[in-house]
Formats: sequence, C-alpha cells, structure tokens
Amino acid sequence: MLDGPRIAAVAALIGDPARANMLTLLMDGRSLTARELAEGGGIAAPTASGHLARLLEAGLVVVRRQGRHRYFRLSGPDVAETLEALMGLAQRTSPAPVRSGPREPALRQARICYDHLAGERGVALLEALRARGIVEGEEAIVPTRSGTAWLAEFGVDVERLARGRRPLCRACLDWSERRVHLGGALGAALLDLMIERNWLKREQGRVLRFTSAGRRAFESAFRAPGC
Amino acid sequence: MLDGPRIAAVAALIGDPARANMLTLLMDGRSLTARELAEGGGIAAPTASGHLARLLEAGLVVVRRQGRHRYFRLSGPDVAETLEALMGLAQRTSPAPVRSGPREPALRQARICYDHLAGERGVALLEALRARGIVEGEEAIVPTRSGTAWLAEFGVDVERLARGRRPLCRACLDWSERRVHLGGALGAALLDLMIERNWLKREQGRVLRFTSAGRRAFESAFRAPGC
DNA sequence: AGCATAGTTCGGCCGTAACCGAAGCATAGT
DNA sequence: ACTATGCTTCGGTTACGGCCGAACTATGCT
Repeated sequence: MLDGPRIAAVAALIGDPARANMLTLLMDGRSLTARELAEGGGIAAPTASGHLARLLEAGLVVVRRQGRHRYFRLSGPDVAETLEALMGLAQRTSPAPVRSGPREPALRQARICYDHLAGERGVALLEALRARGIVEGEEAIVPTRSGTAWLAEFGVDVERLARGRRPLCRACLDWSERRVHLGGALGAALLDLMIERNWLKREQGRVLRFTSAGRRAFESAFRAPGC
Repeated sequence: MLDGPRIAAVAALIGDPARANMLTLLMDGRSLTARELAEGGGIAAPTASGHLARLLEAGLVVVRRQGRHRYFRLSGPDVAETLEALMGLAQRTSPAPVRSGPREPALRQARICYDHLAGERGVALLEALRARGIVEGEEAIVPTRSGTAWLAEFGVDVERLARGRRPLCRACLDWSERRVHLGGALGAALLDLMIERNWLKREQGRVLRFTSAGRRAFESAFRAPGC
C-alpha cells in the first residue's frame, strides 16, 4: 500500500554501520576490493562478503571481476547523492560532531563527490562558470554557446559528452556548503582535467588538495570576467 | 574516524518499515497525531510511541502539544527531500513494483512534496516559469525582475517571502520524473494559492488532483509565452 | 466527580541479522 | 604440481530491537 517499506528496505541497507562505512569509502567513485572494504568497514572478510552480496543484490553497488579480485563501486551518482543527503541530515540534527580533526576542514574545502569536485571549491567553480557565462540555469544547467567554445579551449569536448547516456550537467547539493555544485559528465570531465594537469591531487579518502600552482591556475581560469 | 556511523544512525532510523511508513505519511507536510501515525504505520500505540520518541530525539520530526494531542510533523524540507532521494533509489534499483494500483499514476502526475507541487505537473510548472522568463537559473533559481512583477500580479509577494528564513527557491529533484521542480518558499506559496483557488485539491495521502477548471487555469497561466 | 480518550512506561517474548572461525573454491604465481 | 591469496559458504553464537498487553498518567468532555 504505502511505499514506506520500499524506502525502509534501502534505508535499512544503508543503516548498518559496517555497510555505511563501506559505502562512504566508495563515495569518491573509486572501485575497491572486498578486502579493502572489509578493512575499511572494520569487519572480518566473511562478514563483509555477506554485506556486499546484499548491497549488490539491492543494486546499490556493482562489481567487476578482475583476476582473483572483485572490484566494487557505487552503481551510480544517485547513490552518492543520497548518501550526501543523509549526511546533511545527520549534520543538521545531531548536536555537533565533537571531533573535528584536521581532516574535517580539508574535506569542507575540496573533496570528491563521486567523481566531481565538491566542497567550497566546487561551489566556487560552478559560481565562476555562471559568472563568466559559460553555463547558465539554476536547476537545469546547460553550457552556453560561447561557453562550449571556452570549454573546448580548456580541453572538454562538450559535444561528445552530450552524446553519452549520462546527463551533461547535474546540480548536486553540497552538504557542507548547502549550495549546489556542478556534477554530471561535465563536472566529472573538469575534475579529470584538473587532476591530470596536477592542479590538485587526491589524498586519503575523499580529500582533494590543491597544489600551489594548481590554486593559482584555478583562480586564474575560473576568475569572474570583470575582475 | 569515518562518518559512516553517523549516516548509519539516520538511515537505520528511516530503515524500519513502521517508522518509514510514518515518515512517508508526514511527507505531505501535515501534522498528524501519534494515534494516526500508529494506525498509518500499522502498529500498536505503544510501539508507535517508542518510535516517535526516537524520531524526535534524532530531530527528524518535531512535535507540538495541543490539548491532549501531540501533533508530529517533519522537522524540515530536507527530511522530505532525503526520503524522496531514497525513494528514487528504491525505484531505480528494485526490479519494478508489481503492484501498480490506480494510486500510482495519480501520484506521478501531481503530488505534494512536503509543501510544494511535485510530479509531472510540478516539473512542468518550473519549466513554464523558466520559459516565460519568470525565474531563471539551473541550480540557484531566482525570480527575474519582470517575473517578480508577474508573481505579484498572480498573488505572491516575493519581497516578503525573500525576507523569511527559508530559501526563496529550491531546486528539488523529482524522483518520478528525474528532473527538478520548484521548492522553497516560492514553491510552497504557489501551491497554497492553487489550492486556495480550487485549481486542485488534496486527495488521500500525497495525491493532488486538478479540478477541470483548475487544469485549464493552470495551462493558461503557465503557458509558454510564444504559444 | 466520573468517564472516555490520548499517550507513555514497563515487562517479557520473539525474530532477525550481525558477527566470526573454520573450511571450501577459485585464481595467480612459481 | 604446489603454495599463496582473495573471496565465499557454512554453522553456531549472540545481541539488539521491534512488538504487544497491561497498567499508569494526563487531558478533556459532560
């Protein structure tokens, strides 16, 4: 009758600490082996195996065999987004995380959300793209005509991306900033390029750290037009 | 260390069928009594009492005493949005709901998402507002100057809404349409007006049904400019 | 005052599922 | 062929949490 049970099934799956740990480990879009996930989740291999089987059956993750390893990853960006939403709720409702290690600020500043840039810099990126007229729209973001040219110059073949199955642009709500940043194929492509050019590099977990040259390049590339 | 456990705590809360039922009942933004929620959740009063205490403590719902009743409602739109996100996941990952009663299509067409219009008509509404230049932006939706005037004519005092604490416009992802519709204070105000003018009325649960006059009015009011 | 209704607390039952150790396959390397 | 490693299946233990009936408190109605 109600769709409560269907929601509950997914939520219960995420609602186990070990599984939630494994899923958050995958939130950066990488593929991890069962063993790595077991370790990250703080459980023994057999337990993890059972958990992964359930996540797999529910379609939250997908697997790819390679040799004697099994590489798991999230089945899509929507999974990561749902996790971010839950994180936002936890953030708002729980009094306040007492622990605020050195990792926390770095996470807020720049991190991977599945496969694109999130956090303060992610929001700034989208803001700059808007200000420079490269993309437009609030909810349904699209590149402008001149923006497409600019992106080509930058190294992104928008036409090709647009032909893919994945939406070109997605507005993804940032849980730490509470504003949207750019996801979708374009968001992923931009992050790829930035990493490739050594503007920033992945650190442990989802943290991204700008190189000093990268920070300058980022600011000059995505500077508002008038300034 | 990881934020898995924090996510898990919220998700586990939603992950119980009885609690999920109660939460979905509240997704239309109404306040319901403990008894109504118990009945809706298919559980006895004492059980519901315990569940509600936990939801309350976690901050997912808030309560308001009134006489001998206790009225519960969701603590904010973000809760409803998270539930929608989970619904979207359940939708995508589970093979397909075998049961597709008469309620299902109606729900897809027009429903309440916390306090604004969602479903096919909700997406159409935002699309029309964009096409007519009343609002603009993809992720960060804002009314245009001329749009503000149009809205005033329609009966919405944008200035007043903007002064409130709540964001004026929110892009809310629609789980059935997989596109965004208009939430926030403006979305809520528009739905209020439409209900007040008998364009549509609430049916059981979250279903909204247009009156025949209402459908005509909606289409004429939110028709694309050129057509 | 007395009754009815809304809600909570308590106690005890029960089922599910998380967990691990040990053993069993499968793949890779030598 | 043999050994090492990655992962799964099996079996059995344990604990947590959902559930209700019964008893209790609080509010409202008459």
